Amino acid sequence: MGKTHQPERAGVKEIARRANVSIGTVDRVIHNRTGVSEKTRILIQSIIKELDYQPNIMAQRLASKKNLRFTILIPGVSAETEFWKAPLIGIEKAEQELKPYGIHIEKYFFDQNDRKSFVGLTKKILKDGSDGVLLAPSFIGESAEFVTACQVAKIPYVLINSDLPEVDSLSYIGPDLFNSGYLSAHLAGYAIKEGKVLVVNISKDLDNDHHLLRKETGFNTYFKDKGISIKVVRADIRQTDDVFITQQLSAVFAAHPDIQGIFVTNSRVSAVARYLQQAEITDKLLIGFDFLKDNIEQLKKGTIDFLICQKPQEQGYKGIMALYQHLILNEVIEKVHFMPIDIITRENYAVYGN
Amino acid sequence: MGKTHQPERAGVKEIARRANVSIGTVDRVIHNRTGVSEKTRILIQSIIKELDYQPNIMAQRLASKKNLRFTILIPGVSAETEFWKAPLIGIEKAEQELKPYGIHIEKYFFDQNDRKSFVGLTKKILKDGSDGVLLAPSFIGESAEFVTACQVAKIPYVLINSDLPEVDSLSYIGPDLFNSGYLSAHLAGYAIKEGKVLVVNISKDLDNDHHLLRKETGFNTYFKDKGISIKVVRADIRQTDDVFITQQLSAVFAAHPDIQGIFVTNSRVSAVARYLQQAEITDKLLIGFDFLKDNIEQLKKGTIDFLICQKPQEQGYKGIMALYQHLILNEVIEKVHFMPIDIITRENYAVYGN
DNA sequence: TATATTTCCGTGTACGCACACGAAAGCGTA
DNA sequence: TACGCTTTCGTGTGCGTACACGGAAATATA
Repeated sequence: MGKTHQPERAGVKEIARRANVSIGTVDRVIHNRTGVSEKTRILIQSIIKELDYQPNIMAQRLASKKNLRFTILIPGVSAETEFWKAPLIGIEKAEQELKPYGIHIEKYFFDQNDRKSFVGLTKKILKDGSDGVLLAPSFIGESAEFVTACQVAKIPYVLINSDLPEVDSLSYIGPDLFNSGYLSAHLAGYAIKEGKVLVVNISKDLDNDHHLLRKETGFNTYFKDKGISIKVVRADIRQTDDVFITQQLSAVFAAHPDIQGIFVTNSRVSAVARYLQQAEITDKLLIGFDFLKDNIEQLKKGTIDFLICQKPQEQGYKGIMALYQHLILNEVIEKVHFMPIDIITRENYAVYGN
Repeated sequence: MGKTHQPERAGVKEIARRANVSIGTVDRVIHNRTGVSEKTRILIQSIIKELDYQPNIMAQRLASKKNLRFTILIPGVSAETEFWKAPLIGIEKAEQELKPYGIHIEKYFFDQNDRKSFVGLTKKILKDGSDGVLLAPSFIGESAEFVTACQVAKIPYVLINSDLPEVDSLSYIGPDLFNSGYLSAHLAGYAIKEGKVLVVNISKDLDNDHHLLRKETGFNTYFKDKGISIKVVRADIRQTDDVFITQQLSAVFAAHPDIQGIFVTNSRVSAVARYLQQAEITDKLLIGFDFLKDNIEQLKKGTIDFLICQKPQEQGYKGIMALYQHLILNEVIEKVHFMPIDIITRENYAVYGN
């Protein structure tokens, strides 16, 4: 049992035999190198096509000592940017898988509050060279410049988490922001039949955070589309510490006592949850983003009702894999890859990501 | 760029050098074959551990011509059992990936309404032999017998979609039924604040469908846990044609005009949706299971509000991969692998499975 | 015609491992 | 001592491919 013979895929040897040449010549054709007459080249190519020859990945990787260097440039992980822990884990998973294929990953982390740190690293990457880049283009202008330089240097690059308009990236892998907001509104619509809904944006650099805006637009559009009479109140909070947030929210709730639910447009939802808890406000629907430790804590307690999550780990994983598939396997990569929009509740968070 | 040398993982050669033996001897130790003195065996093993030696998968697979035959036994796909299309796709994806590693999959499909077809196929599998089995144990008794026989024949097996109590499977990969019901109740609880909720079981073989019961239990438990005063009405429908379903539901709605929402415990939710549509009943919350074509149609229309889905494709994929990891990579497989519980709505179905 | 240059192609080795084969050493027996 | 058997281990070959090297033939140059 279990000794059946493989369906005898033909290899270079067989091709060489049929073409009456040596395997060396076949090899030259396969890697379209020079040194083969046009006649034999065409002959061999036709045989390759006829036999539907596919190289043995094993032997190929074994024999070639070609190593590739991928480079990633994403925000560093801090309390402020815990989100980026997940993509990094995905990247490291891909790294593990691809290590035996001779692929190495150089990791650079920039400070999301410091454009210069970003630019400095892009310069370094261009100087050192790279075979493929994975980029989180937080700073739009600077990122555009960088990818243009990559283009010139013929380095393929993949964007994750945010897209860059009108650039020729190998692929964009990230969230569908609009729909995640739209979906949140749909969920809110089930629980809230009257009164108001509060949309909360919490960010130090609010004006540059197109993420939040897209989600908010999606959220508002739902109510517009459905002709629902719920009023949407908005609160922009430009500091991320609990004290400031508490202060701002108190004011909003004082002004709008009939708020029935809250939609936080990013992962800072746990701060809002803490406010509600401390202010002993219960029975308010609370929806926010991202599978972070604090958020899950509040989800378990029931303070947060729904977390919308877009598989941040897979963003990193798939980003690296896209480079691999393009550069090693010569596969065609889809230009835009939206991540699924996952709804996390108390009941399913434990199996999320299984 | 891109020609850096691999971090020089040590191979058999290096181990042999350090142990002052030939690679042949090292090889014997690695595959714990006979023909090595106890002394050198221990020496070599210690060096292996010290160097954290990991064989080069490429070279390993290349040099060994060992082929494996996996066998799957799952329900055939029909209009009645469209669900099983997805696991099969996952299995075929795994098959594609593993083909270059010399793994072949023999596929057997039984009729879910015919115990004999199942038993017949199990006999055939045992007669033909196999290196690993993937089983959907729809018929509990017969499946238990089969896996016992596998045990005796030392064939590892993986169960998908339903578990079998007290058997020594390599792994169970499938849904967490109870929590999917519990989650559904939670969702229903948002929209329904008074009146009744209807639980609908639709199955020809209802008494043997432990799936439905588990989900229903989860559903009921939620309301019990939360002390919610919503009353749960139950309808068991033992025929699957639309006419019969319509008839039964009409009776239920006549008896309970204050039903606010419906929970269908399996994928037949689209039939209920069609009933609601035809009876022009709107504004009833409708929750059901599975990413099937008909269900998605109704989801798009808004008749169905939520579909609970447990990545059926991945169940097949991961099942095969578990066999591979166990037999080829000698990895340890987790005994129970619950699939994530996904919530599908109009907004996110399009990106589901990305 | 002899020699240099180019074009084309075959040979050999290496990649890391599996495994068959046979050599050498140790042991006992006649 | 001679012989055979067992235990222990080294050598060699092959898996399918990549690539360096060098040889032969074709062409150009003197």
